[in-house]
Formats: sequence, structure tokens, C-alpha cells
Amino acid sequence: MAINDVECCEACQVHDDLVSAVNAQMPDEDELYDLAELFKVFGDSTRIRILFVLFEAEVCVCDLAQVLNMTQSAISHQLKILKQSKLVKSRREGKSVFYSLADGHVSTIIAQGREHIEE
Amino acid sequence: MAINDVECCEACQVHDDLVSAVNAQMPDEDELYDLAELFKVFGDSTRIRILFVLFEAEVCVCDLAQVLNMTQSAISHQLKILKQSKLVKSRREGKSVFYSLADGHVSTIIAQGREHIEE
DNA sequence: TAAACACATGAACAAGTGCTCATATGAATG
DNA sequence: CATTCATATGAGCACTTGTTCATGTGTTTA
Repeated sequence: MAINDVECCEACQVHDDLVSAVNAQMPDEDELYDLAELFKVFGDSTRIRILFVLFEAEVCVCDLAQVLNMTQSAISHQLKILKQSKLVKSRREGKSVFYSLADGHVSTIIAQGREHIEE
Repeated sequence: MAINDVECCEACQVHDDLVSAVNAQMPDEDELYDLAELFKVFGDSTRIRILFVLFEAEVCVCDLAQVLNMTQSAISHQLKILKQSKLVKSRREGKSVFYSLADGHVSTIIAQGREHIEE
């Protein structure tokens, strides 16, 4: 047993090579935090429904509220979260603000999620 | 303006074709709920850290607790959530229980998430 | 079979989340 | 410039979540 092996249970113990491998691959604390924050954004069905609408078209806030049958305020709050995560972008046109998807990762992530749950 | 267009703001309004397209592509309520539940599981840095360890090796619960410097109870609670989502699977060997990744979607989803935040 | 070990689980509490309601902001219109 | 329209935002509240602590369950060993 190597010097740096950490005590654990009897049968199994944390070996040097595992610790090294984990430390080498594990993102730093900030990236782990950001990753979790990103997936939290996907972890709400209202925001997912918004993203599915944006898969089809660029729409304004009241369109979203109408299609999803929710209040303008609720939609606006969620759009703010989606925008902070850079999942959507916005464009003002007169009184209206139009929202659309920011990049392709959104659809990939959701597609993988759908694949997973359909098993 | 078609009969089924829904009133909204003046400049923009929900058109029939958008409503049709959205309704055609939008998953049903149950799938949306399941999708959100799945992403919620990724939305916690403790669970993400567990997954990163499992990328390297199959490990027992006390290994995880040691490597991540957390209590066995906290890890066990999170493993239960990961298992309910079918992201990890377990195998008993004597007194120990070994956990490993359940399928390849996990790494794909996390990889896409990392790509997104590194922009 | 009694004790020890590895893990699971229930209760409880602080911290976080999503909605509603009221109100503020920014742009167009008269 | 006052009003209206479309959207954004802050406060508040019910609900959820992750951890700790105590205890239960299942397996091995003396």
C-alpha cells in the first residue's frame, strides 16, 4: 500500500492513481459551479418549453406568453435567466423585444436529454 | 388575419403556422417534466463531481466520500438521486456497493455543457 | 448469533426557486 | 410632453432542495 493511499473501508480504498486521475480530469471549482448553474437553467419545464418555442422561430415576449399560456411577467423572469446563461439572445424592434436561441449547444443538450429519458 | 390568430401585441402576433409548428414539435407534458427532472440532477455541483469521479473508475461509496471530502450520508443521498435518474448503476460486493456510469449520455451532456460555458 | 462494518434512509432546518402582484423602464404615438 | 404599449424588475410567499444528525438495513466476521 503506497504511502499516500487514503484509508477508507477495508475492501476498497482510494488509491494514488485514482486520486491522480480524478484530480487531473476534475474541472476547477469555478467551472463546476458554472456547469451546475447551466444545467439548473435546463431544470425547469417552463424554461424548456420556452426553448422549444424558440426552436421554431424568433418570437417576442407576448408571443411566448400567449403560446405557453403564462403571464408576461413569469415569461420575462425566465427569459432573463436564459439570457444570463447565454442560451438565448434578444433584439429590440420598436416596442417589442424578440428572443432567439444563442447557439447550437441548446438543441444538442436537450436532444441528449430526450434520448436518455426515452430508454 | 386568419381566424385562429391569437391577439397579442400590435406589431407581432401569434400566427397559425407558429402555433402549429410549436404544437407539433413540443413534447407532451410528461416528457417535459421528465426532461426538467433529468437536468435538475445535473444542476448540482456535488452530483457533477460524483459523475466526474465515475468517469475515471467504478468506486464504492466511501471512496467517493473520501475523494470528494464529504460525509458518507451526503454522498449516499446524492447517489440515490443519480440512480433514480438512471445516470449511475450500482453493484454490491460484500459489504461495499460499487457505483459506475449507466450509459454514455452522461458524458455527452456534460461535454456539451462544458463547451457552452467556455465561450 | 452478536458485533462490526458499509451503506441507506427519515426528519429537520437553512438556503434557494418560480410564481404573482405591483410598479418601473423604454419606445412609439397623439 | 403626456399617454399607451411592450417589457423588465423588485418584493413577497409557497414550495423545493442539499446537508446534517440519528438511526435502520444488509453483509461479514469473530
